[in-house]
Amino acid sequence: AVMILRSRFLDARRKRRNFNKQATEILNEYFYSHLSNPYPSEEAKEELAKKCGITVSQVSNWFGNKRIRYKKNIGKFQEEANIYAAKTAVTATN
Amino acid sequence: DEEENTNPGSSASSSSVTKEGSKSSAPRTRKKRCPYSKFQIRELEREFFFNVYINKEKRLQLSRMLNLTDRQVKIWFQNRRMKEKKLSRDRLQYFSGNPLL
DNA sequence: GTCATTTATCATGC
DNA sequence: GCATGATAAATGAC
Repeated sequence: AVMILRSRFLDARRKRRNFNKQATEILNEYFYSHLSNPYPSEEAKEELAKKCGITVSQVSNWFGNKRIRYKKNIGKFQEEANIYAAKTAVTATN
Repeated sequence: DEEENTNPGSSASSSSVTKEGSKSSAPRTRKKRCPYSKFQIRELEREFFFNVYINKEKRLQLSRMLNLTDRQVKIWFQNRRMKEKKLSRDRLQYFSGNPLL
C-alpha cells in the first residue's frame, strides 16, 4: 500500500496543474514590484508560498520561469507589467 | 529506443581547445543542455544506487563507458544528490498534513 | 562538497 | 498551438 502511494506520488511530480488566479496575482505583484531585483529571499519565498497556498519549491520554480521568460521577450510582458505597475502605484498612494 | 548521444566534441580527440588559442580567455559560451540517453541514465542510476558519492576511479571508468566527460559525470552526481534531497523533502510534506500552515 | 540559478526540454492544460 | 509548471544539464558562488 505504501509502495503504491509512493509510486503514485513520484509519478504525480510532473502532473502539472495551473495555479489559481489569486496565487498568480500575488506572484506577479511581487515580481513586477521588484523588477530590478526579482530574487525573493528565503523568508519572502516562504511568505509567498503561504499566501499562495503552494510550496516554496513551487515559488522558486515560478520565479525561475518568470525571470527567463520575461528576459527572453520583454515586449510580450509589457502589458502585464503596466497592469501590475499601476496596481502597486495605487496601493502606494493609499 | 536507445538513440546514442551525439555529443558535440565528446568523441573528438582534437577540438577540445578553447577557441582562439591566443590570449583571449574568451567568455566561453555556456554548453548547451544535452539530455542524456536512457542507457546513460540507467548506468548512472545504477552506480548512484551503490554509492551516492562516486570516487574518481569509477568516475573516469563510467565517463568512458557512457561517452561523457569526467566533469559531466561529476555534475550529474551532484544534481542527483540534490534531487534525492528534494524528493525526501517532498515526501515528508506529502505525508504530513500540516507542513507550513 | 552544497545549493541557488540559468537554460533548454519535457509534459500537461486549455 | 502556445502558456505554464516541473524537471534535467550546466554554471557559479561559497
